[in-house]
Parts: sequence; C-alpha cells; structure tokens
Amino acid sequence: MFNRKEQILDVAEEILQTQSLSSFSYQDLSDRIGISKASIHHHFPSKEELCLALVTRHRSSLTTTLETITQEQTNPIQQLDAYMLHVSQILQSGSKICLTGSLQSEYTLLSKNTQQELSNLCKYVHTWLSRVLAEGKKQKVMAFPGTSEDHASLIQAALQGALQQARSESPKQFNAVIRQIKVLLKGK
Amino acid sequence: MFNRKEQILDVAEEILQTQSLSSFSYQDLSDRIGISKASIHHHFPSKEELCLALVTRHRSSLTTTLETITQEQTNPIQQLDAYMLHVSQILQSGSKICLTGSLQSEYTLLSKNTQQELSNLCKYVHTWLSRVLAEGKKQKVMAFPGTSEDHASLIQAALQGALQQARSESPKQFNAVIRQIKVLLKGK
DNA sequence: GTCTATAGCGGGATAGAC
DNA sequence: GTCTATCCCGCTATAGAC
Repeated sequence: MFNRKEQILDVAEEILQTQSLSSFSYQDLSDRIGISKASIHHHFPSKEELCLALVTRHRSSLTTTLETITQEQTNPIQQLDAYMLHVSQILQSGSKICLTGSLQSEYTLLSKNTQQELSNLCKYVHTWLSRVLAEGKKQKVMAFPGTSEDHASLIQAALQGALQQARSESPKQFNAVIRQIKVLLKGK
Repeated sequence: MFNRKEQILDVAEEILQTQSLSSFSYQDLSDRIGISKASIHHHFPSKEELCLALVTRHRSSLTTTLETITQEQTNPIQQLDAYMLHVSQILQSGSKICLTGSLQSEYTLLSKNTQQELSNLCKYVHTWLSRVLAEGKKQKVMAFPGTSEDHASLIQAALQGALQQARSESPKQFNAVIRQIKVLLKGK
C-alpha cells in the first residue's frame, strides 16, 4: 500500500492553500480521501499535530527545491527565475496561495512549535534569496540599490502578497509583480 | 447613545486583523462588547452581512484616508510616505495584518458580494498608488524602471506580504521592505 | 435594543470492535 | 488501519419575553 500519511498531508495542504486552517476539518479530509474521520485521527491524533507535520514537510520539500535549483542553474538570474516559476505554479494549479501566507494569516492560532517551524521556513527562503541576489550583484548580472537582504525581503513579501492579490484581481496582477521584480534587477 | 453598529464593526475588524474570518465568532464579539450574541444578530443578522459591512466600511474609510493624504501632501514622495506610515501603524497596534490580506487568504469562503467589494477596494488602492508613482516620475522626484502600474502592483503586494511576514519574523522584516521600497525610488 | 433559551448543526476527539 | 458510534463542545441563527 502507498503511504497514507503522505496522502493525508497532500490533501490537507491543498485545502489549506485554498481555504484556511480554521475553516478546514477532518470531515473535509474524510470526504476527499474516502476513509473515516477516526482513521485520520489514527494517523494525526490532533489537528495541531497535523498542522505541524504539514509545515515540517513543506520546509523539507522547499529545501530540496531550492537546493536543486542551486545545483542545476549556475546563473543567479536563472536561479531567481526558477524560484519565481515555482511560485507561479502555485497560482496556476487552482487559485491557491502559498502555505506560508495562509498560515501566517492565522499565525496567532498556531501552536508554539508550529510558529517556530514556520519562522524557520521563512528564514530559510530569505537566506537563500539573499545569497542569490548577493551573488548576482557580485557577478554584475544583477543591479539593485540597497542591501541584498532588504531586496530579498521585498521580493519575498511581494511574491506572497501577489498570490493573494491574484485572487480578488486577476492573475494579471501576479504577472505584473513578477515582471516588475525582473525589471528592477536589470542594470541600465 | 453612541452607535452600536459602529462599535461592533470596530471590534470585528480588530479580531479579523488578528485572527481570521473562520476562527472568529459572535461569541468573541459578545465577550468583548458585553452584550449577548442575540443582540449582535439584531444588528447584523448573519456573519456574511457583517463581513460585507466590514469591507464596505473599510473601503470608505480608506478612500477618506487616501483623499486626505492627497490633499495635505503635494509632493508624491510625501504622499507615498504617508501611505506607508498608515500601513505601518497597522503593525504597531498589535501584530495585526491588513483587513484585505486577512480576507483574501479566505477569499474562497466569501460571498460574491463581499468578493466584489474586496476587489473594488484593491483596485482603488492600486489606482491611487499608480497615480502617485506616475506623478512622481513626471515631476522627476521618483525614478523606477517599468510602468507605474506594475510598480504599484509590486508595492501593494509587498506591503501586504510584509505585514504577514512580520508575524513570524520580527517587525524588522517589515521595516526592511519599507526601506527597500524607498531606496528603489531614489534616482542615482 | 437587549435579554434568555434553545434549535440544529458540525467541529475535534475517543472507545472499542473488527 | 479502518470502521461505527458516541461524547461534548461551540458555532450560527431564531423565537419570544421585556
């Protein structure tokens, strides 16, 4: 048999990116997976544990993604492009938002552990982005004023916000943000 | 007597910016205001109506704010600064996020009317920002590549994302985004 | 406008059989 | 691992008295 735990996390992640932590229930999971609520409780006794597992898995998945990008692309511009493509695929697969954004909106409802794990995840992405930007500047293939860290913060925040804005507006708004991030990095 | 409806909306807005639409209840309102749940239903029969009223009021409030800024500040740079100060005050009054961001995260759960009103609100802010940026460029007090509309989208998305990121990180992350938005507008 | 009381539902979680 | 059955709770919403 395949891994049921992973299947539950897959479905939970999808719902979380479409709705919110408070609004989704074991019943939702039960309906979509086709096993009873009690069976899901067997794998994840509490909602809090499920949520923590979700964030932990997401962090390790994102780590793999970013490491792969770093290995496959040597050019910092292509590395950033690959990451932005990764983010835009979230939008294209339904009008989802990133897991991070969904959970940060309900940050005050998370357990201490989950908050910590979410914080680690964000820090990791920020560090990666900062490094790519610093490398791009050093190689003179990117140009931007200010520090790499600040510019990384801007890009990270903009991508998260853009996914959400795309919901009430059109995906065009999201594409506008991607376009502008790229334009800003071109020297003149 | 003061206006109870407004009081309810005040408290609801505060809770929504701290938690989420799904997680907050008439009981929460009842506890904080000191009247029964049934009394609140008298003013806002359903949660959906309350939510719509909240967005409508927020839109008119924001319209006033932006019009005031436009009248009081003649310099586009100062207009943008005033708006960003307005946003940063959201963060300073507790670790809140903007109403827009909170509701967009649960966009799929909103009624059609509320979705439409939220969309109008976002469009209005985007139009205002675009105009300020275009004016700044025309007066040569701002410099940025690309269109005013795209740069407005970037700033709007970044501010919304930054408020959320500030929760799992520190307010420093938010300040970094503000700083970088300003730096990007300086000609060199 | 506010209250108490309650309906009716769905939530998270558990017990115990298979 | 999965099920049925059930507990207890909190939710939205309504009825009807004051």
